Amino acid sequence: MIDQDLQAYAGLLVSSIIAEKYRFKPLGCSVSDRGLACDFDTGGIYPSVNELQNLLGVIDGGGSVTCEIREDEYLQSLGRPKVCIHKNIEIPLEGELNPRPVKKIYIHVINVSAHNPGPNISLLRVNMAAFDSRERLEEYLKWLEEAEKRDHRILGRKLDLFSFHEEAGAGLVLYHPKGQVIREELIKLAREINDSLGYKEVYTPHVYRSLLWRISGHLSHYKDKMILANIEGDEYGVKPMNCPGHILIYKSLPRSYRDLPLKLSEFGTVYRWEKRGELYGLLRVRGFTQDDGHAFLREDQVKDEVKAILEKLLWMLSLFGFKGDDIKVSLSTRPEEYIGTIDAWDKATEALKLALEEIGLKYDVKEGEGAFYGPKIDVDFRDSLGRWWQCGTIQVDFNLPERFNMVYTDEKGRERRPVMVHRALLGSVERFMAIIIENFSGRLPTWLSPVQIVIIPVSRNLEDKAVELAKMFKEKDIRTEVFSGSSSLGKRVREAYSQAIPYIVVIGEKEAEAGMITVRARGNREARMVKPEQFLELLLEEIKDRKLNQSAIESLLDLQ
RNA sequence: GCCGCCGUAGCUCAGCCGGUAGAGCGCCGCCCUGGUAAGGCGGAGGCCCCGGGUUCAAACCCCGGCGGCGGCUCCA
Repeated sequence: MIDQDLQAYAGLLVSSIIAEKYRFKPLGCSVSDRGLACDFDTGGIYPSVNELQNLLGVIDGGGSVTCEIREDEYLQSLGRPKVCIHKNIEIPLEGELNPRPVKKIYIHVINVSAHNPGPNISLLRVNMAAFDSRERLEEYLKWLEEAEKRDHRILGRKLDLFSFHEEAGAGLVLYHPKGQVIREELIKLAREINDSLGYKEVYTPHVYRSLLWRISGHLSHYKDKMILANIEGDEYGVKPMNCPGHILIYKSLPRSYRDLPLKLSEFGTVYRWEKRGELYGLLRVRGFTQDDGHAFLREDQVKDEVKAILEKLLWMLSLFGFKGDDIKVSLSTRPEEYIGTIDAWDKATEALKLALEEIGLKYDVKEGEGAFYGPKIDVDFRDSLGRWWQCGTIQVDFNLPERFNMVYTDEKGRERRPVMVHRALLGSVERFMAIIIENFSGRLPTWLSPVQIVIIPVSRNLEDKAVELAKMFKEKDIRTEVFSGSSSLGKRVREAYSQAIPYIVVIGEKEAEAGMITVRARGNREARMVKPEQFLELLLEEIKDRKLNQSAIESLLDLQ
């Protein structure tokens, strides 16, 4: 959708115009799949989006911030420029260009922001997207609109899932009953996987003495993100991570090589004091729940553990439709600053590589991008709007076993240090939830839907019948609601659709007489005169298998 | 944290140059007793984010907070 060369041309034009008008020094432009960003050294002056729109062209009648820039002669003679000199202003340009004639460029100014890479440098960044036709521009504006409709913050309110409150504090989520259903379903899934991998679930405190955080190193490396309190002369800190707690459990008993691997998991809610401007809906909060787990292993056990986790992680993502080209796996290796021995790093990295290769996964190696305490594997996936996300992670850790002086006794009675693997499948339940809400536009698969079916009696005297039907579904743990009341049938159907309910069961005189129901699903699909028991059975199967599609309605339609 | 923008009914928003507030949807009630994506009529609902200042008078102007949005940096 975003044309790289075109963006680069637009960068030249915009840079020259802004530089000339404000006497800003252009610092270069960069082009990404999200559009174009041009930086300027401004000396502390910041024009508004409005000012720039006015400067760059005519504002569209429809309220969109678009403008047209006409081709300039100097552009034609550029060749493959790295730097453009226009009216004595030097404009460096990143990336390669394939020049070609451009008649008009349509630019959408997204935003103007400041960027402070250092204490004495303040630069202005103008974010834009450029198009070669009005149609493309309008397409893009529509995509923006579509993305906004899927915004989990908006859907979260509309579907009554969660809320934030000024008096509660920024970045702190309150889950409503329906949001909690989704949360619980995600946790249930992760719990099943953890069980199958041999993880034993634990529960640990939310607050520890700072002594613990000193041992773990958080107090020196992570202090500015921690919530600390002095109570009766002793300092306590709210946990930003679950690992120290799990390590204490490991250390509560002497461990032998026979005890390993020891695997502990926890749905632990952690708190990290993120900076104000970093908060963003459920995607970036100050309190969140991790589907955390730690495996304490002998060195020779790392590969098999990582392999098992990876396989389950990929399976889990496929449940949501993330698979194939929409998955990207990467291995991050030893950075310049690291702890532990090179030998240990090499062994661990080799184990991760082998795990990846034995599964037959393609992966990128990110040289030097590992954490200081160990190498890691990240699994990224792409959602239905084409955005990449990283949730699942598997990290080897040499640091904490050392800091906590963790040991086990090997077969010869010697003390050995275990290797620790941190892993999460969903990552943060909150973030994962936000991603799938946007991915599915709120229309979650049936197993995840807070309300799975709504029963609508056509007339009031069928309300008892509807309640009776609801009872049958509820007894099988189908999340069911009855939409009765004085509003019209059409309105209640509409309401059910706008609440993203997967199945609408309609019961009228005709159905009641025959002991049948009408089943309506997403995409305006409807099966009339269906036996309730038959639908129930198909629905149970759809939910049990965590199907991505609405297999129940599809089977019913196939049968008709 | 930094830069810009914003905060009016449950939600989305209007309210001009200062004269103490409006719409649509939703909610509640009544009517309609219904056949598939908004049936009709009526009603209630507002510390105009908070605190201070200017003014005869502030939703509107100024200052400070809090919260939200778009970016930057960082991250699950």
